[in-house]
Amino acid sequence: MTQTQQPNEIPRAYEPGAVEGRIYDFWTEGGYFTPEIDRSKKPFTLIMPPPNVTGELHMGHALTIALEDLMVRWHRMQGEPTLYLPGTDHAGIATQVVVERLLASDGITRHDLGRDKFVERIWSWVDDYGDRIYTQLERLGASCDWSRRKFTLDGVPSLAVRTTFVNLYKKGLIYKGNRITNWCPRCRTALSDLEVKHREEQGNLYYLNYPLADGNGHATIATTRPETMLGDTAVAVNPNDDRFKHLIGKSVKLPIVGRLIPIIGDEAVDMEFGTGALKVTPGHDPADFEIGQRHSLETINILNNDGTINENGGTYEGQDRLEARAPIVDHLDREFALEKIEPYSHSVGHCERCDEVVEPLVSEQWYVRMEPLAKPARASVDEGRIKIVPERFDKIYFNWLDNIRDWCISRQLWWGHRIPVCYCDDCGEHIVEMEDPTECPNCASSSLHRDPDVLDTWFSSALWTHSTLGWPEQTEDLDYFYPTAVMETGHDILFFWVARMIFSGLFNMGEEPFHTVYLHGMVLDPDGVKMSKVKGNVLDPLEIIDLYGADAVRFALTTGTAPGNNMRMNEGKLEASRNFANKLWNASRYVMTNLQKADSLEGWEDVADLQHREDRWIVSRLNRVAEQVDQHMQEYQFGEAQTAIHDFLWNEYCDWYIEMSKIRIRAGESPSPLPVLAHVLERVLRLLHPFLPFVTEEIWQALSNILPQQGENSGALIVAEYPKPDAGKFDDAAEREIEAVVELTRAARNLRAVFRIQNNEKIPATVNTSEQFAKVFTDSTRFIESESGITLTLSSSANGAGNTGNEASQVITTGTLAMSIGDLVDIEKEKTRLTDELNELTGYRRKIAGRLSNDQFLSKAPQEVVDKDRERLDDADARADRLTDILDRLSA
RNA sequence: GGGUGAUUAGCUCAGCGGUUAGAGCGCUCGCCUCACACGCGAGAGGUCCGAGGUUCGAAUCCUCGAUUACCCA
Repeated sequence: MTQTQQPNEIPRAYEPGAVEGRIYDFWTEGGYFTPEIDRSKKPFTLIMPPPNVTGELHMGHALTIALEDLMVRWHRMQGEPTLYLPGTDHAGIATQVVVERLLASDGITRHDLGRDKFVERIWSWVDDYGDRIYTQLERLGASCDWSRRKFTLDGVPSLAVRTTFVNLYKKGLIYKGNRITNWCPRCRTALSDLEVKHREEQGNLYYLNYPLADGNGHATIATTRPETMLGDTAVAVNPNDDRFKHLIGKSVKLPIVGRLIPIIGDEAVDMEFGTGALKVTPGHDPADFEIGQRHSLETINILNNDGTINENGGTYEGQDRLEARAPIVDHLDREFALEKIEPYSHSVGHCERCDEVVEPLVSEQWYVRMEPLAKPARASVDEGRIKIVPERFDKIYFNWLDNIRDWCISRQLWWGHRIPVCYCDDCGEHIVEMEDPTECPNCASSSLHRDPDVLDTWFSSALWTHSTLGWPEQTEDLDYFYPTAVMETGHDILFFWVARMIFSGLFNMGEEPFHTVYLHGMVLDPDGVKMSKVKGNVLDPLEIIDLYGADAVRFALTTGTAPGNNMRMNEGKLEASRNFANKLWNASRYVMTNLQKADSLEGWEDVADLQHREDRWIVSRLNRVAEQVDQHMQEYQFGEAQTAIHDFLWNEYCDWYIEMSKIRIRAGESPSPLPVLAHVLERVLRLLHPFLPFVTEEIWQALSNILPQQGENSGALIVAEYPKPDAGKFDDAAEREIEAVVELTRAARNLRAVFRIQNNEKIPATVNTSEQFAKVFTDSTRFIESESGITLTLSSSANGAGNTGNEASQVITTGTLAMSIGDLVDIEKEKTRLTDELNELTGYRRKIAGRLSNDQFLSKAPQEVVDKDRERLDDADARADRLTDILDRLSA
C-alpha cells in the first residue's frame, strides 16, 4: 500500500511530480506488470516495438507507449493475463555511426581499431547507455514486464536469426547474387530499397552527343548524371520510334573514353523522355541493368566503395563522383559532345541514415526471395486473419506485397548479426549450417572463412514477435503467449517491420504473429511539420512530463485523434489535459472530504434500489458511459472513449451531480448522496485508469482507505476490474426528468444573464408545466433555486403566467418559465427576442413536417426514425404554442 | 508517374447514412459561489472545399475537380 495523505491535507492542485515516481515503484514492487500464466484464460500479448539502443525518447515513442499502455491496462483490468514485453534493437548503421563519431573525436576510425576491438567498444557503449531508454519509458508509466525484456543481440534472438537464415537458405529462399543494389558511399554498405529516401531536387538535364562510328552524325542522349557516361556500354532507342529505329545495330564512339558501343532497341525506352535515346549504364542504374541483362551488355563499374571514381574512369580516377561531374561536363564540351544543359527537377535517392546521395552499383549481396513469402502474408490480411486498423492501410500493404522485390539483407557493417555463411577457400562451397563447420563438406578442406558482413537489422526485428518469447526453443512463454494479440506501431514502418513480421511469423511459426495491427500517425509540431532533430522542432517528452505530468502528456497524445491520423502537439492540448487531471483531483478532494464525515456509506458498491432521482440519474448515466467506452475500446476508438469519460466526469458528474449533492449534504437530506458520490467516483477512476494511470491510482489508494470494503479488494487500481455496463441501472425516466431540471436551471440562468440581474438578487419565478414535471421540480426545488437564484412557484394550469408586463419568459421542453423582473423588461425587446426564437422554431418545424408528409419517407425509413420525428414535431408544436401564447399576451 | 490521407466554428481536431453538426483552445459578457481561477456561469461563432450523382434522407456513400500533406517508384 502506498503512503497516502489525509484528504484534508490534499493539495489544491494535483502535483504529478510528487506522485508519479512513488506510484510507479508501487506497481513494480507489487509485481503487477508480470502476468501469471493461467491455462484456463486467454492471454493478451503486446510486444513493444523495440526502440534503438542508441535512441533517446521522442514524441513518437511517447505516443506509442500511450496507446500500447492504454490497451494493455484495459486488458489487464479485464482480468486477462497480460504481457507487455519491452526490448531494444541494435540498430546496425545508427549505432555504428554513433560510436564511430565518438572515435572520430579522438581522431581514430574503426579500421584503426579493427573489427573485434570496435565491436567491443560498441558493447561497452551499449552497457553504459543502453538502459537510458528504459528509464525514460518508465517515466511515461509503461506497464511492461521488465523481467522479460530483450535485446536483438541477446542469445535467444540471435539464435532465432541464425535459425531463420539457415531455414530460409535450405528452402532456397535466400541466395547470394551479383546484382545492382543501393549503395551508400558514406556508410559504405548496401541498403535495402526501403532505406533509400527519394527527394525531389533541382538538377540539370545534360544533352550529350555521341558520334556515330560511321561518321554520319551523332545520337543525342539526355541524362541527369553525366559522370556515369564513363560506364556506358550501349545507347538504346525504342524499336517503335520511327525517328531512331534505323540506327539500331550501328555503333557510337563514347566521348572521353573512346569506346565503341552498340545502339540497341529496347521497348523499355521512354520515347517521350529527353531525346528518346537513352545512354545505357548497366553498372550504375537499375533500369539500365535490366536492359543490360536482356542484351548481354558488358557491365562496367566505375565507382569505388567510397563513391570515388575507380580505374575505369581513366584520368578521373580518385575523384568523388559528384565532384567529377563538372570537369567531365567541361571535358565533354571540349570534345563538342555537349549539346545543351537544361534545368531539370528530378528525384534523387538519399541514405535514410546519413542523407548521402545513394549510388546504385553492382555488388555481391545476400537476398531474400520475396515472392513465395509475400503470398501467404498477403492472404493473412486479405482473408481477415489479420486486421489492420485503420482499414485503409490494407491497400497500401497489398500494393507493396504485390510489387515486392527481393530483399537485400547483407550490410557491410561490423555491428549486428554476422551472416552465418562460411566459404571454402579451396572449392568455393557455401556452407550454411546451425553449427560453424570445421571442414568443407564438399572437398574436406579446412581452409574456410566466414562471410564478413552482417544482416540488416530489420531481419532480426522481423522475428521479434516470437524470438522475444524464446523461439526457436519451445518455451512455455512461446506456447502460451504466441500468437500475440495486437501489434501497435507507426504507419511509417508498415513495410519495414509489420509486413516482414507477418511473413516471418508465418514462415517460422506457421501462424500469424498477431490478429490486429494498430497503426498510429505521426506527431507533428504546432505548424503541422514532422518533428525532427535536424529541424529543431522536437519536443522532449521528459521535459513536458516535468511541466505537465506524464498523465497529461499521455492524455494529450491520445485524445481527439482517430487511428492512423497524424496529430499536432501544442501547449494548449497539454494544458487542457493537465487541467482535466486537476479537475479529477479536485472532484475527488471534494468527495473524499465529505466521505470522511459520513456516518455510513452502506451500499456504495452496488448502489442497489436507489430512491433519489438524482442518484438514479447519475448511476444510469455512468452505466451508459461505461457501455459507450466498452464499445469504443473494442473498436480501437480510444480517442472517442476518452472523450466520453472526460465529458461525463466534467459536464455531468462535476457540473451537476456534485452541485446537487452539496445541497443535499448541507440540508442533511436522506437518503444521503454520499454512497453514490463514492460509487461514481470510484468507477470513473477505473474507467480513466488506462488513460491517466498515475493520478487515478493515487486517488484510488486514498479513496480505498476511506471506503468500507465489501467483498474482495484488489489492493491496486491497476488490477481492479474494468467497469462493465449494467443495463439494469439504465433509467430513462430519471434521465429525462433530471434533464428537465438542468434545462430549467439553465433557462433561469440564461434570463438572468440576458437581463443582467445582480448575482445576489433572488427573483420570483413561475414555472408552468405538467403534473409530472411539477413533481420533479418540486423535488429539486432547493437545488434549482440555489443554482439559478430564483424563488420557484409551480403551476400546472394551462396558462398560469400572470402579468407579462414585468416578466421575462423562456419556453423549455417541459413548459414555460416566467421570471418577475419588474422594470427591467422592455416589452418591445422581449417581443423581438421571442419572435426570433419562434421563427427559428418554425423553420425547424417545417423541415420535420416536410419529412413526415413524404410518403416515401414514411414507407421506407425505419419505424423508429419516423417515430422520433413525430415526437420532435409534437415537441416543436407544443413549444411554438407556448411562445405564441406569450407573444399574444405581450401584444394584448 | 502510381497510391493514400486531409479539407467541418478564428485555431487544432472529433463525428463517417436519420443530431436544430460537437469538443478543446481562442473570443465576448459576468463571477475569487465554502473541490477546483489548471476554476464557475452566460453567450457569439459553421451554405461540413466545389460540382454532379446514389438514397425517402448525405458532412457522412459514389464520380469528377480544386487545394494540401505523406507514401511508393
